[in-house]
Amino acid sequence: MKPRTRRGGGRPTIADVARLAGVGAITVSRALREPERVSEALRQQIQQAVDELGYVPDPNARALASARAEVFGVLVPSLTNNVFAEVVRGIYDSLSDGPFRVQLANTHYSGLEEERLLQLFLSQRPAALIVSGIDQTDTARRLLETADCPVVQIMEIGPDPIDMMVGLSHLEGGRSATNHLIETGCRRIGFLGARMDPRSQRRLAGYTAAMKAAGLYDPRLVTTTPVPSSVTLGRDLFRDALAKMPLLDGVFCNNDDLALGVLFECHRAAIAVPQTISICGFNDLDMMQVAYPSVTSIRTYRYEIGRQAVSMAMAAIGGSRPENRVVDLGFELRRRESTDRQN
Amino acid sequence: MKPRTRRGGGRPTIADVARLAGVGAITVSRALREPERVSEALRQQIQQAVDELGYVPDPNARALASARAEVFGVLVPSLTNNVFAEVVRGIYDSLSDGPFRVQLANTHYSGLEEERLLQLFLSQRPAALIVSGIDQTDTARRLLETADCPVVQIMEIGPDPIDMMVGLSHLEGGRSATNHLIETGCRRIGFLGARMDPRSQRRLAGYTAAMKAAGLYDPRLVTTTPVPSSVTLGRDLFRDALAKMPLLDGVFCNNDDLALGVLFECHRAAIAVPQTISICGFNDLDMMQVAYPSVTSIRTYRYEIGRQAVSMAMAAIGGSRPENRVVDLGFELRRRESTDRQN
DNA sequence: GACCGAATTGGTAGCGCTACCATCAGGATG
DNA sequence: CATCCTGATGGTAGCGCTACCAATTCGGTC
Repeated sequence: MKPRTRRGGGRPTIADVARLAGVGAITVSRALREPERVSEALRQQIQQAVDELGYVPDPNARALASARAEVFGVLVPSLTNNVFAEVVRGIYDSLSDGPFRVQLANTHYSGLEEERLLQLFLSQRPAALIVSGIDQTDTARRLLETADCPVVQIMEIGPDPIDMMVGLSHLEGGRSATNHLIETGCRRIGFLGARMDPRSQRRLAGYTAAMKAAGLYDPRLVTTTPVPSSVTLGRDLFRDALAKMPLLDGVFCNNDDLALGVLFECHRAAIAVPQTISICGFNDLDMMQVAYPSVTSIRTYRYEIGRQAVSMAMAAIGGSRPENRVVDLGFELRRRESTDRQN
Repeated sequence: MKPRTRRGGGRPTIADVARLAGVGAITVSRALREPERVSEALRQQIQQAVDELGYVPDPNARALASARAEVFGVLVPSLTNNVFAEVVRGIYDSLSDGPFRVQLANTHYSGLEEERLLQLFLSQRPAALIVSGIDQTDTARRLLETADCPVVQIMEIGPDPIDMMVGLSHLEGGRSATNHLIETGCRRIGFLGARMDPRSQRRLAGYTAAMKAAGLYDPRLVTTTPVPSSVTLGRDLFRDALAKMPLLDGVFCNNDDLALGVLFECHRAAIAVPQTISICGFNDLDMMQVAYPSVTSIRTYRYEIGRQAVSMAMAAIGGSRPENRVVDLGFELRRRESTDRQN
């Protein structure tokens, strides 16, 4: 049995290229990875051989030999949540030119799942890790701290980065939204929250802080559920909230899906927006500006978070960790018709 | 310099486990991959050693040695499109228990990009490939035909599968939606289409067929753009369509984002829905049933497509290719208020 | 003109794992 | 009791690539 056909599909290897180009295998390897260290003449010769054979390097062999895979491990809690979808898109777009692949996994908002996946990722010796949030379990944190690759925590910022961070303060976002509602004259402002993951919790904390500061806080104004967010759920939570507090004059929603559900329910129940009830969302999805009435929301920069995370990780891989290990991309209140009451 | 610390982070290897358990390395390998081929006693002994050392197999070494990576390659044209996000979620959910990883990439609706990514994926010798649509370029098709792994084309079904297929007929979906509008009394039914990828094209073809069959077809009723879909774009396309054909009495939208944009614009312009204009979308996102008025749409089974694709690929990996290589998951017209006119 | 450093190229020895074959016991078969 | 199987275990030789260390060349230096 010929050794060459023993395994594999007979795809060309680096040795085939080397033979055809009349050079050593290691020179081919260098020509592909560090072209500047190979003379112009050989480089062309090798490139020609590569093209002729249709050679594509085997990433597995490469990873094994170099003890380092050209992979970015990315952990997000949800794949369908629009917010994370955009972050992920930012990451993919930033990485698609270079040699790096993306290894994406879904933690389903579970710390244990995150630990398991981290273990799995680490076994690949990734070039960098991007994880969501700042509330890793102790075990996960230890794994990340001892991982010998850059780590970027995304979505949120906080005081104690494992390595690097990029995101925004959800507490301040929640506070801003609530203050805006207060300033436009709302007094009985409900909070609607779904899923109640750590970021939702902090938005709620921002709401609570603002309400207390204004002397308007009442726990009965808060309606939350661990159920995943959806437009349907927004409607249902709003109905619950109204049942508890019929005199609500404003609603701050955890996210835009809920806000949209509230808006539709207001239409259905003939509740005037913003005159009777003002609505403020969070994230500022595209649809909010088109909605009727258009919906005030807190703009967040999801796509940019993805890009920034990659760019920071790349810098660290290149040996120059950015001096600012924590990047606050901020947010912006977008005022629209749903809170435009002339009080 | 000790050979052991020369590279790698000193993570335990299969040899370490073998030594601790007092067995051969190959037996450890077998105990992990085919437990039934190892005696009960050794299996426990090995498991104990694995736990004690915290051993995690190196997938790269595994892939190199076995000429087969435990990876599903998945190609989708968009990561933010809700529809693909759900398919991807279905795929991840189906695969998260087993040993397989997912390698996801974004073709950005480009055939060339798809070819490039396919080449990249193939270099990893994946266990299976899942690709979107049935309109691969000739080169891509050849690559897939000669790939020695199962291939599943998803989203659409057609006459000539590369290997396996799971999806629905977008032409029939478009026809159904249009016929429904006709049956409820609409005569001047506009078609609004964004992106106009192959699936959108076929929905348009279904629309065209239905309109012609009813003697209602007029090319001026069709408004399309290559621009990616969004709610905002739905509003804009609708305005264009109305400018061309002020007497429109129904709209079939390429997808639900557009339909939502139309709905909002109708509110803003005080156009009665469904009395003056009926609206039908495509995909039946959650929000359609909550919208006011609720919006008729063609329900598609995205999550199920993802699950089914994995299940078919798994069967093929296991050696038993399903007898039905093409699975039609169909669609369902969900009638709602936006087309509920008593004509 | 011997010597030195930088630039370029190549050989060797693995990376951690598994395919392939060999080995060995223990039972069934004649 | 020799033979043949069957099932469990191990040894050897790579998988395709790169880290590490030569080896070689070539100009420049003293």
